[in-house]
Amino acid sequence: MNDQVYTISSVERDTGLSKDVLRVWERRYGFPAPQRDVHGERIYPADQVERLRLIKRLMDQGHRPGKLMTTPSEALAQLRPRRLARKAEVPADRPVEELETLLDLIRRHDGPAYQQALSQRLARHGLPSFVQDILAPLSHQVGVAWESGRFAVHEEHFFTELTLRMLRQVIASLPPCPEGPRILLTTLPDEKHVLGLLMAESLLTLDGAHCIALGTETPLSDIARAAEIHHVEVVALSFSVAFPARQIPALLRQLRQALPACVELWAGGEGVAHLSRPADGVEILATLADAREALHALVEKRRCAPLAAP
Amino acid sequence: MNDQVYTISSVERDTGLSKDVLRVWERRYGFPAPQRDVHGERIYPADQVERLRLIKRLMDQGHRPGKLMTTPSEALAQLRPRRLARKAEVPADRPVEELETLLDLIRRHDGPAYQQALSQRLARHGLPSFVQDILAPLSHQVGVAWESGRFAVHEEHFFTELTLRMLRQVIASLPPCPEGPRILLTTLPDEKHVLGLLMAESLLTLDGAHCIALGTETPLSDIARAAEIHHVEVVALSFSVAFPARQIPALLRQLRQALPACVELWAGGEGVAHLSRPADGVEILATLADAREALHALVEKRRCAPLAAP
DNA sequence: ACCCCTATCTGTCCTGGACAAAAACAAGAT
DNA sequence: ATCTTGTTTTTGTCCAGGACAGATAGGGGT
Repeated sequence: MNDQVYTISSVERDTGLSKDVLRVWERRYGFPAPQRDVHGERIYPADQVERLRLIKRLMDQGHRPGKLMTTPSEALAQLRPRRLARKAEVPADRPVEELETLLDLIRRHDGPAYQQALSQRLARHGLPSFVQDILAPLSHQVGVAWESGRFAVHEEHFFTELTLRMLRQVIASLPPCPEGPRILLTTLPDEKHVLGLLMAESLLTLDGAHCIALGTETPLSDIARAAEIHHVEVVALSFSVAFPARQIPALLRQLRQALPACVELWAGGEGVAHLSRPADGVEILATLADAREALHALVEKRRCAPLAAP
Repeated sequence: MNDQVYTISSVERDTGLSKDVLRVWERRYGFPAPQRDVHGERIYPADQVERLRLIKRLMDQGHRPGKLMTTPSEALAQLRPRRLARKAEVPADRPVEELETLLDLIRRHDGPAYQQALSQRLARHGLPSFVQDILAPLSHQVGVAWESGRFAVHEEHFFTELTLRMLRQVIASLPPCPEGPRILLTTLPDEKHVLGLLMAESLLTLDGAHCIALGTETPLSDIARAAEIHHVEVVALSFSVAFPARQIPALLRQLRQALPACVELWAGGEGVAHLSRPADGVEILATLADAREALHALVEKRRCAPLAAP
């Protein structure tokens, strides 16, 4: 049935490996080894694409391509994540049990039950604890499950979509704070994950901020323009673990430069939590609690120096 | 202030023009004409990137690159859209007036007022008319405004985010139909626009379907797997005008092949409305009304032949 | 007006070379 | 043991310039 074949551009799309990488791997390691069509163009059979996907996943977990290429497929499936030791894994005293219940509902693809379970927990814990102690670790767990191949892409999408809806619902029901500090929330291009941003938005709104959400993947220059037009005091970005960490410092520096000095720049999410060198003029918020704290500090500061001359 | 410079990969990201295209244009037309860094790599100054953005926009409107390259920048700004004549431009009897009001609120970046205006119109017209006669033409207009450069990216994001939230709100408030036909909704990779899909979801849910939403950019193979797991009867995709039309037939054929024959495949959105050759086994739904009709046809068919053996 | 044919235009793919940033490794110091 | 520092290997990205197929425009005939 599945003798589907792929062109190099569809492989690029499906695996996230650039054409350059696909060609240079072929040259260096002898894999992938696509056939050629009448025109000499590469034709990748489905099983090689599958193997490439697997290799990509393992690389994201810290493995090196050179080793992976020479490893037989059966052995690849056995490999475990090989991360740089995370020092501050969440203590996870209470959650584990509770998280499993929720994860199970996702695994069973039972949307309605999952949504109901979320509402129940929201009512029980209250918003701050619900977001910080349930949703945040939950989405972390989903990330872990996805990394280790226990979750497929569509299951992650399913989870994201349902969670997102319930969060949006919650945010809409919060009283608006037109007078609070104005915060612009978005992500940079190539960062599609919006869940972290929405969690932050719900907490910040609850704590009295006036949030302006632009969704995901706003170009740098547009963030700067929007910050000006909306008269925000803060631009808050979110980076997931999946975002290429190397690029973050340069991007933040670039944005910082494009932004008026009076506008604060906050960067949060798992992607920045373990960042080595801190950037000048950028607030790194490793956790949601840090974000709330930053907001309180801002409010405090504003109270002391109410109005700067324009 | 803005003597920012760009590498070829950041230009690719910011303009959507591939590295190959940027290099071949330089070779053929002499533009862009980037400087080189110490290592011989291309360095694009900000003004050239700006011009590239403009050229890209004009190309999307039907202009040809060869002409554009030799046109001075001042003349470029004057060019009007040069589309293949759209036959069926929306009649636009009532809306124009009403749409302008909404567009104006976006232009003024007044989120709260815009949301309120939407709610008001929803209450007045009822959901079906609200979505089909207000939201659909409105988002079309936003697309037009964006094409002609009257809307910036961040304004489009702002509009999308607000509209999306209100639609999600509406959908959540509809009674679920666990017994209705199960429909999987998503978009293909590279299609980030989700608004059309959400409009469809709201109408289909209202008409008794049980919708399973996966958000945007689900890989083909995951759509197939998800369709199976969720036992859906229909997979519905949405294509915006921005989606590269050439690829659509091949993609639909590929997905059709990966899907069980008993699962229907629907494709809707402005991107497929003007598609030339119809694909085998794929339902092309040019408008939201067509989508509703397709659902009714499905329900009818199901009533006649209630249960196929599994 | 329409259709068909030809010439031009244009994006994508190819090869094979080069190099710097990152990672791994090795050696020595605290 | 743990932390610096220097060296080697690995690996992604960039470059040049050639080739070609599919799209588009232009022209001529019906």
